[in-house]
Amino acid sequence: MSSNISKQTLQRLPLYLSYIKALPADAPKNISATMIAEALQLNDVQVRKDLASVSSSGKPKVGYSVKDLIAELESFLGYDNVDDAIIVGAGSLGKALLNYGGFKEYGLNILAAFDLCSEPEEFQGKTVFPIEQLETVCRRMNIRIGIITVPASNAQEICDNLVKSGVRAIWNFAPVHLVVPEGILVQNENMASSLALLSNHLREELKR
Amino acid sequence: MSSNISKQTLQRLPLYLSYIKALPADAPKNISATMIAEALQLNDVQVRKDLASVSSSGKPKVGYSVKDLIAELESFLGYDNVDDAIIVGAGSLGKALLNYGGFKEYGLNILAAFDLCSEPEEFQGKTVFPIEQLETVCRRMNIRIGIITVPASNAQEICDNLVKSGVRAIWNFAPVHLVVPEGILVQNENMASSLALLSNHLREELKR
DNA sequence: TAGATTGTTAATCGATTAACAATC
DNA sequence: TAGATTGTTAATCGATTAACAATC
Repeated sequence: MSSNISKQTLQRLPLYLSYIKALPADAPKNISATMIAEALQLNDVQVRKDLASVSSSGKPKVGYSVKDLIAELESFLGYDNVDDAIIVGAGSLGKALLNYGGFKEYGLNILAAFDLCSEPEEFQGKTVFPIEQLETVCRRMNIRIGIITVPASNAQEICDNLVKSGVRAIWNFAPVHLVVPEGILVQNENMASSLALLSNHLREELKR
Repeated sequence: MSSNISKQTLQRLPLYLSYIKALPADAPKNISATMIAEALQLNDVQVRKDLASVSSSGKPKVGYSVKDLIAELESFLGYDNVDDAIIVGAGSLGKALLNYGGFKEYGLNILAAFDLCSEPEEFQGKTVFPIEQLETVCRRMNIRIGIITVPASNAQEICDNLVKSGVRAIWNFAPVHLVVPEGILVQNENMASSLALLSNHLREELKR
C-alpha cells in the first residue's frame, strides 16, 4: 500500500525526479540508484528503497530506465493529474505565488485569490475575490487545496473557513500553528524555522 | 555547547517564540511547557527539552517567565542581531521576498537583489543590481547570507558565485540540489517537496 | 505538606545505513 | 562466468516519549 510511504521519502521523490529530468539528452538510457545518490549526496540504499516504493522498472545490473522512472515518478506525484487550489491573502507573497507559473509543472493550478476588497479585482489575468465569497467559490469549484498567505493573526480564522468550505489540505505560509479537524492536512512553509537554521550556522561559525 | 542543538529543535524554537509572543496582554506572567505543548499539539517533554537548551528561566511548579523566555529565545535566534542578505533572481518570488517587510522581525535584512540587467534598477525602494556586480557588492558589504530565487538551471552557477563572494549560508528556493564546499550551509525551501505531501494526502483520501 | 512542574535518565520508536542474497 | 546492481533483512543511529527524581 502506498499509504505507508514515509513523509521523508515523499519529500525526496521530487528531488530524484527533477534530477533525472535534467539529465542531458545524450545521457545513457538507464541510470543507477548509486549515480542518483552521488549526485544528490544521499545514501544509495536510501535512494533504492525510496524508488522501490514507486517504481518497478529497476533491473539488477542495468539500473532504472530513465524514461520509465520519470513516468512512474510523475504519475505517483500527480504531476499529470492537476489539482485546483486557491490562495487566501493577496499581499506580496500571495501575489507572487498566484503569478508563479511553475506550479503547473507540479500538478498544481492556482485558480484565484481572496482578500479584503469590495469587488472582484484582476491581477495578472487571475481574479482576486472578496473574502466573503470564499465558501461559495470553493464549493462551486470543488476546491480541495487552500494556500494561506495572510498575517499570522488571521490565519486560524481563515483556516477554519477553508475547512468549512470543503478544503482538505492546507499549505500554510503564515508563521502560526493551525489547529484542524482530523483528516485535514496542514503543510507548513515556515520561513522563521528556516531562518533559525541559517542564523544558527553563522553564529556557530563565528565561535570557531 | 549550543552547537549540539538538533536541527529539529532549532526549527521548533521559532514556533514557541511566536506562540508566547501572541499571548494576550492579560495572560499570566508565567507559562508551563505543558501549556505550550498543548497549544502547538506537541509532546510536553519535547517542549521542555527544547526550552532547556536555550533557557534557564524554568522553575519547578512555576513554569517559565514569559518575559524572560521571550528574551532568551529572541537572543538565541538572533532576532536582535540583524544579518544582512542579498537575493539573486528578481523574478516574482525574488521581488516578493525583497519587498516583504516581515523578515526584519527575524533578524534578516535584505539589502538588495541581483538579476540580468545592464544598469542598477530601483524596486520598491531597494536596488536590483546587474548580476556582474554580485561579488563586488557582497565583498564590500560583507554579506554572509545569499538567497537564491533563480530558475533551477542557473542555481548551481549562482551558488558557486555566492560562495566565491564570501557567502557562508544559502537559502535556496530553486528546485535543485546544490553542491557546496564544506562549512557552507544550504537551506532548501523546496516547494515541490511540500506539494508532494499535499498531493499524496488528497490521493490517499480518495482511496478511503 | 502536597501538588505542580522542571530537568534528566532510560525506553521506545522510526528512519537511516550496513550486510547480503538474488539476478540480469 | 563474473561483476554490477537491485531489493530485502538486520543492525545502527538519533529523535521522541516515558518514567522519575528534584524542587519551588
